[in-house]
Amino acid sequence: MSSKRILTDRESALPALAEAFREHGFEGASLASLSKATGLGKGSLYNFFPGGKEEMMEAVLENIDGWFAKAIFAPLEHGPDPAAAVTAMFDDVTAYFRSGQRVCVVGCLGLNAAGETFSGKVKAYFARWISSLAHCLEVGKVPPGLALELAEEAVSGIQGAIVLARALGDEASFQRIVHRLRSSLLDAIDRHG
Amino acid sequence: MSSKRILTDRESALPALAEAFREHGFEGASLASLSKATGLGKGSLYNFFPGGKEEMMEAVLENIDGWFAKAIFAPLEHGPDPAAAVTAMFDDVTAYFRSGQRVCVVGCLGLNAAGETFSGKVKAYFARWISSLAHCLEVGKVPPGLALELAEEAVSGIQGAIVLARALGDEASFQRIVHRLRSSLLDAIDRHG
DNA sequence: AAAGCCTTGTACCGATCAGTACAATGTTGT
DNA sequence: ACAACATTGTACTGATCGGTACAAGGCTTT
Repeated sequence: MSSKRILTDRESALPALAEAFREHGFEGASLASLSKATGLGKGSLYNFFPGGKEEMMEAVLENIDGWFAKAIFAPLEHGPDPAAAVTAMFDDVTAYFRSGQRVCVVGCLGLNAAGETFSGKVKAYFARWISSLAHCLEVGKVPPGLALELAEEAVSGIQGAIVLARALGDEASFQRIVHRLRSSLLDAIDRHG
Repeated sequence: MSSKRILTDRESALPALAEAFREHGFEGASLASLSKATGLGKGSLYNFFPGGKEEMMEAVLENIDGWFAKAIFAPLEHGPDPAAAVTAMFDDVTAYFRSGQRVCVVGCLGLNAAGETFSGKVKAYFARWISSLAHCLEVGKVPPGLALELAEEAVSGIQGAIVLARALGDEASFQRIVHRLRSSLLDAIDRHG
């Protein structure tokens, strides 16, 4: 049973780690703060993540990617109703980012030099998001070229909404922007479907 | 003349400081790296910026704000031709952010806890950008409510384009997104003017 | 030249950084 | 109960952090 226990405890520390990285960034999150956030001592942290901060962030990224794959990408790629999948995506994303009060760890990693180590995963995350959304739009009869552009615009728009809402401290602006993005995609599906 | 020299040297260090903060973030930029970036020793830096890193960032923010006020906000607020002002804004912004290869210092500050000290200036920067763009659209006969929404969407969209382009390492995606945003604003002016 | 101020490099401060070592304490399997 | 192993807290490392002190040098003004 021991191998299972290890995985469980390691996994259960990820949400707290993610929250700490989210709020302070990769460089800004010290081991002391990570220890306090998780409730685990330094010894425990290095027991579960021998690679240190880098391995912790790697695990957090995989965890986030897993959540998105299940909750966002899969419905977009395999859902029967494109319009419903798009609507669900925006709802889930709004809840996940708490209307922009919660920052996108992946997006932030790409912004400064400290995150260059993870550039591969950052790139893959956004590429998959865009391609699965574009695929969904294509299922909704939107022409491939336009679908890709709209998907790119939507994913980019969500990231921008997070930046703006955080800067202004205003959840309403996030919701207005996301609402417009959703309408734009649904209109395209309506128009071509 | 001495007072003029002080201002000059302090001012001339700002671009290098801005670049360092841009690349490493506020927390990630160490005094050693700031010293190397500016070519000034620690003694000189603290001579020009007695308040340390915080005062340096404050000066960088004021410098950025001054540049935007002159190059972006003023034409939007006082330019005679709204469509031309909007076009110029997107061109200048694309050049300034190097098609997303260069990060927005102000936007990044709002994202993590380290930048909370500057939240007032961050908020003011985005608020003014949105309001001056909205005013420009209103001059172009776009109804006030719609003008504000479109302005919000454009500013947010630019920030998102930076995040996405940096993450993907793809300048083309920045240009595609910004092109769409520009068309959206120009269409609105055409439609109502 | 001499006095005064500006500028700069260097040495130093305590605090904190990421990471390691390891002994003490579980916990599990037999 | 006992042995093997997983987990944890604590103490430590050298490096680097932001910031200070200050003396040496340069420039300007008289």
